[in-house]
Amino acid sequence: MRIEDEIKQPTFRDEYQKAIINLVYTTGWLQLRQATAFKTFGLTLPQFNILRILRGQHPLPATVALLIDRMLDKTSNASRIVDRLEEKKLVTRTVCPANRRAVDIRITPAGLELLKTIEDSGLMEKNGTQFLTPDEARQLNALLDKIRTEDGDGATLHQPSCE
Amino acid sequence: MRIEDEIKQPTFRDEYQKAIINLVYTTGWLQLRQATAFKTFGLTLPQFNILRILRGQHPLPATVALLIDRMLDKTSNASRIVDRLEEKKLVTRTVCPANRRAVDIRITPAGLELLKTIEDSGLMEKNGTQFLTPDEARQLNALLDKIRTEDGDGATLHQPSCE
DNA sequence: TGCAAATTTATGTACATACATTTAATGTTG
DNA sequence: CAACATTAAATGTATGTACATAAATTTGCA
Repeated sequence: MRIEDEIKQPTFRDEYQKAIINLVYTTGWLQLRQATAFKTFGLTLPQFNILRILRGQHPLPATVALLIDRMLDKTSNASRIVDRLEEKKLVTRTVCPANRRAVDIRITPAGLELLKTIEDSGLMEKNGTQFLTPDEARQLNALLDKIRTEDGDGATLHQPSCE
Repeated sequence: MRIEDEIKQPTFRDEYQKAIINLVYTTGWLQLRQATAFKTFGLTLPQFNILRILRGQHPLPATVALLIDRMLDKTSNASRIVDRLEEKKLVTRTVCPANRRAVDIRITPAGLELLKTIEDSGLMEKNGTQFLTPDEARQLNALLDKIRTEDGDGATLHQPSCE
């Protein structure tokens, strides 16, 4: 369904403004669907992502600093997400012996098992991108990368400078 | 910069998984930049969006139900966003005389002036899409619309059914 | 009319985000 | 070594999201 119909706004200033709205709306749509699915396993999306980072380290521990470095959203509060996972016995927290400022965080067997259950459920594949061809997925990746162009100074602009 | 480098993950299962991560990451990147800019005007993104809907209605009032209908995120809590705008004297709330269950919400002159100040600042145009050509913006819109295909039953899939 | 159902908004709770501040441990330097 | 800076994590506060529930009003129908 076209974004115009989804949000009942028949016209946009231009394709650029429409693209912004469409990005925010589509990502929200996608995350809502994923969050709903994860809820049946008692996890939120950030909790799931932290759990996967911890499995990537397993059997080595991770520190909060490492989690922040690997997280998609750097500004979120890893400490409190780990709190929730610890309450559910999916991770453990122990003071790092080598540096008592740091905390070693490890995924538990229960955590590993939960990840496997979720991944075996096929939940992760139902995310909307299955409606794209492989070439379209590549195009989408290229366009998104281009949006995040850093504009230190005058990178090639395609919008008229007057508005 | 490629998403692989942004999040320091050299490989993905496939272009589909990469596209999902890229969507979430790029939208977060975009919203963080926009939110930071709006903060200099004392507004959050949801507050700004509500304010624009109210201007669209002006001088007629809107109800909370209308705001929810027009909002990008239907499940967020319009009541409390209006609370914040009311505290800042950017909107008014009065019980609707015709239906005392409903509440008439109106943008104030200060609210209209703030919107104009923000829009005149050119803040809204610096959102990343200026690095796309008009044709690329159109492509992006088409791809995003395709992701939100409703799969009542077997819409055309492009991923192998086995995994 | 009278009472149940529906509607409209507000409130409560759990979690997350964004950012400032605090606490504790470690490094550094005079 | 003592004073100060730096680092790592936790905590505090304001806001927003997601969802359940409450409160007030209106509607509809027996």
